[in-house]
Amino acid sequence: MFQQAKQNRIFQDVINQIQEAILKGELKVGDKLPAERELKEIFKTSRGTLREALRVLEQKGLIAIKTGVNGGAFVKPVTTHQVSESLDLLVRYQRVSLKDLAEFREGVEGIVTGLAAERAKKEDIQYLMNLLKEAKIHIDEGVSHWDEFIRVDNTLHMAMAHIAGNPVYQSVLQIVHDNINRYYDQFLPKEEEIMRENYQDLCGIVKAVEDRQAVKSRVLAQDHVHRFYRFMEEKEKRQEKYSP
Amino acid sequence: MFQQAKQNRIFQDVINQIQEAILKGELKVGDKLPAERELKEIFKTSRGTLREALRVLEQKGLIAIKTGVNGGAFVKPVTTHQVSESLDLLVRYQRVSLKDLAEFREGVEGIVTGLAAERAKKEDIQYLMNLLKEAKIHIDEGVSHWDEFIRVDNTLHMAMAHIAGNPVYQSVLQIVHDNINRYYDQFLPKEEEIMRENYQDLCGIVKAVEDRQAVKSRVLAQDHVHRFYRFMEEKEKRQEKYSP
DNA sequence: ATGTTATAATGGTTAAACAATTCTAATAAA
DNA sequence: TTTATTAGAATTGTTTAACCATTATAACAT
Repeated sequence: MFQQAKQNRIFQDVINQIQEAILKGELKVGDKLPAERELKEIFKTSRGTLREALRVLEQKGLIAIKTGVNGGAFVKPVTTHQVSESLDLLVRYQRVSLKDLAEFREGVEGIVTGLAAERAKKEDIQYLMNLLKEAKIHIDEGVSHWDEFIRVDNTLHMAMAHIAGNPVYQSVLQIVHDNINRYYDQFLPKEEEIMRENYQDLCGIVKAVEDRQAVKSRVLAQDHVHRFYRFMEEKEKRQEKYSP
Repeated sequence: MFQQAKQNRIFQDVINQIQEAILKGELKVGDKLPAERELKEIFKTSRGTLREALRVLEQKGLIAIKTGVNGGAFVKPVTTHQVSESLDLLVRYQRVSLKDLAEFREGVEGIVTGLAAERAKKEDIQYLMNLLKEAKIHIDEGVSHWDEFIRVDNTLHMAMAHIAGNPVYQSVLQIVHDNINRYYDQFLPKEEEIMRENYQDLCGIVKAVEDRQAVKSRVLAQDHVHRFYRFMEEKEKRQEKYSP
């Protein structure tokens, strides 16, 4: 019920103060914090304690530290990187499975594509068309262009999130992609047939978005993601069967 | 294309070594690392540098540090907490709007409730029923039990995520709730009428889940969340109008 | 102009000590 | 005997002061 009341550790207090200053905007992206030897005076603490605080802020992705003249701690723009890293840790610690991640992606990708269908402007559709053209080129090159095809596929999905225009969806989808791509390398069989099928999926999705068919877009996007997951699941089983 | 090659910082090497030992299972949950003064000898470094490494590992959620006799650094079970914290930071840093957050919640809540409808067991339904009973009690007490009602509402939504059985959805929804509750206090008008309407929503949702109607569950849950958002939006406008 | 070097500012590391916390066991009191 | 108190030791938390490593800049040389 109650939280531990004490706040004994000095470095934690320093972390809190600097973090709040950044979140409140008192320290803006690119701003340089005072040098360690100055901060030490400001917080009335020792350099060691201060450095423990800076290490944590660096780990949180709030600051970057450079050595040398004109070096120091600089406020960083916050990105999805830290979330991805902690999610990666969860996956590697086996607290989150491929199945969980793929199911989550399926849901989010569906919503995002549905929203994109409602909100796409002419130039958005044009951009999607161009991505499809690019994908087609890679398919015609065969499996040697597998990686490029996957890259275009990802770009297209992220474009949907951008069209949907909600930064929360954009960030979350970015994080899921970053993490799930590691599985692709491991489990997704690199076959031309799969490239072609997925290209057909993408064409259908873009068509539905163009026609402003939100529900159809959502369902197609979900099926598309789900198919990727099934391929991986099958390959995983084959690998277990033949090389245990 | 290429990553920076150098690896100058000693503390980073210490972090990597300990983290790998934990992820490989060489250090198991609950295990105690050697005392700082021993680790210092093992890694042939100074205590200050070593402590910077321990601070980062603590921040990552991999270890917990206790003072006193029998204290030290203990390997922690990895939870979704770190993902939540970093995602929370991302949301706060980007100053995500209420609209974006509410829209995201609408989508996720819909999916989760749909999945719950497909997967709920008898005892899950029973638990949801009990929550509804509890909510009813608070409603009959009127707006004085507003906070308790909101708490039950949140519990019910989190229960859906639990029933859906996917830890990713659970974490994400938890974070959204934590963040959106800040807005509730500020913008949601505390009226008995709203309590009653939302109670009716919840009853409808639980009924749909009980009947295994996934699509209906999803739509009802989305509408429910959307109504909350509309209330807040209206109050926000009124506040702008009368006290600018 | 261009290349080299010295300088100084800054983070990175080390060492040794003392403070604060907390478990354990010895001791005292009931 | 049981319970309360106290002393001790192990451990993290903090401080201080010095030195090392990196790097931008300015002075200097070519």
